[in-house]
Amino acid sequence: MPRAALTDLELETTRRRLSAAALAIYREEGQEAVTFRRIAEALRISHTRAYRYFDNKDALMARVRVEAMQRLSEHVLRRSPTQPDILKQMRDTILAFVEFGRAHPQDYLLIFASHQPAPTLFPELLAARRALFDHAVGIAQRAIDHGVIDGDARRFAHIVWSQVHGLMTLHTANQLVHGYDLDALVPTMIDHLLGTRRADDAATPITASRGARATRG
Amino acid sequence: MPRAALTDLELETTRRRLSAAALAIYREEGQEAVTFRRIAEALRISHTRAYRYFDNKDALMARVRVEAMQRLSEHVLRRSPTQPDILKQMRDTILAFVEFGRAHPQDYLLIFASHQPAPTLFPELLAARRALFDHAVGIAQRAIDHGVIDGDARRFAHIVWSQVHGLMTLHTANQLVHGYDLDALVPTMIDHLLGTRRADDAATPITASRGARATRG
DNA sequence: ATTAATTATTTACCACTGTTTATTAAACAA
DNA sequence: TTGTTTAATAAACAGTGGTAAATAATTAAT
Repeated sequence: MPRAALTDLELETTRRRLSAAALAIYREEGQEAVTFRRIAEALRISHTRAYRYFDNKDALMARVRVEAMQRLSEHVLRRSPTQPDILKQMRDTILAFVEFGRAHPQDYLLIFASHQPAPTLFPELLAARRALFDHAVGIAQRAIDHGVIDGDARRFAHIVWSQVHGLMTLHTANQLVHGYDLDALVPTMIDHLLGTRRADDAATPITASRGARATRG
Repeated sequence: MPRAALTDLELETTRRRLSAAALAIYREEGQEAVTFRRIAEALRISHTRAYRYFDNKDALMARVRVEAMQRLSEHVLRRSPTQPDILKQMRDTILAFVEFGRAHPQDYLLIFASHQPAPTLFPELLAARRALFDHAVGIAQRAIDHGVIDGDARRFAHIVWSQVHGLMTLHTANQLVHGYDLDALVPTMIDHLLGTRRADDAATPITASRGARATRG
């Protein structure tokens, strides 16, 4: 008798189409241009239809954000494979993160923009974040085991993460306005984080690590 | 013949009243609650009157942001006076910045939120930023002169700035969700930035500075 | 095929926003 | 008072997120 309700697959398919349209508009015209009416126009549907698939606009944008975070996580994990040279893997990981932010600044902002709700509210978002962060912690632990760095892996990952994120946040928001830009700072930052030095940085050295070699215990 | 036009002082006075009301609402109820009608209600004026004093809402919020940035700058400068112990001054400076963000997270977000326009568009904002940043560069230069750190002062200031800002951004946006919070990370961060070690951190050492002592030239 | 039930979708609204235009009020000089 | 100029307000517009009523579509039993 009754009309068949939407299957989970149908729900998911339409949600994906909605989020994809929202992402496209967001990338091209920014946050304010993303409206239900604009999305509906692109998909040739009525704007109220979206409410059958998302509780509200925030829920839709949360989905777009989750998908962006998943892309970031996959991108970094793919580009930082385990290898004999642990220092190189650390560098690769940081560079992969930086490259994502450079290539997709809008996506980066969407993921981390401060006006977004806390990630703890979205299990999927948290999962994607945790996958990436745990990967970083694993690398740090290996580096510790190899004696490349000292300290607590999780704590070290936090420091690296906040440092890199700080730089990318400033870059994507066009806030690096005091003489150095992303390209000028990334190598310096990596060297400072990992305690390495490169020959071509000698002109403007930047290590504040004076006798910082930790003596454990 | 004509009615007297508003003097610069009158313009400025009303602008200040408008921005103060906007700030109060923003602090108490967040970004979305700040509307011209809400502000007008608080000041018992018509909401269109604001357009006599600001081009549009963005201009008003830009003003609120500038004033917040000025408070941040003044706060840090006041709390990091020059003193014999250059390392202590560096630490005081970082701690002052952190304290501002901790005490006024909304103000911090308003200043640095990524969806805000680039600071280069607002001379007053840029000036307040530059005052703070130049202060940091000056401290770094003194530290270099004293042999406490090596490298280029401006570059070093950028590294410290992005590291501290990264941590504060994560904190204010409730994104520190992987096991450590602000209190747990600030001392570690400072030690890592300045290349110092404190006894009570020995339990979880965190220096990745392996032979990082720079040999200049 | 028809019908009745049930769901999906759309249409018509609502309150609210930033902003513009028309109107009114206020201040001053002749 | 009158005329002129400006400040301030009121009215209105397009557009927003969101809701409720109305319509269309789909199914199973008759």
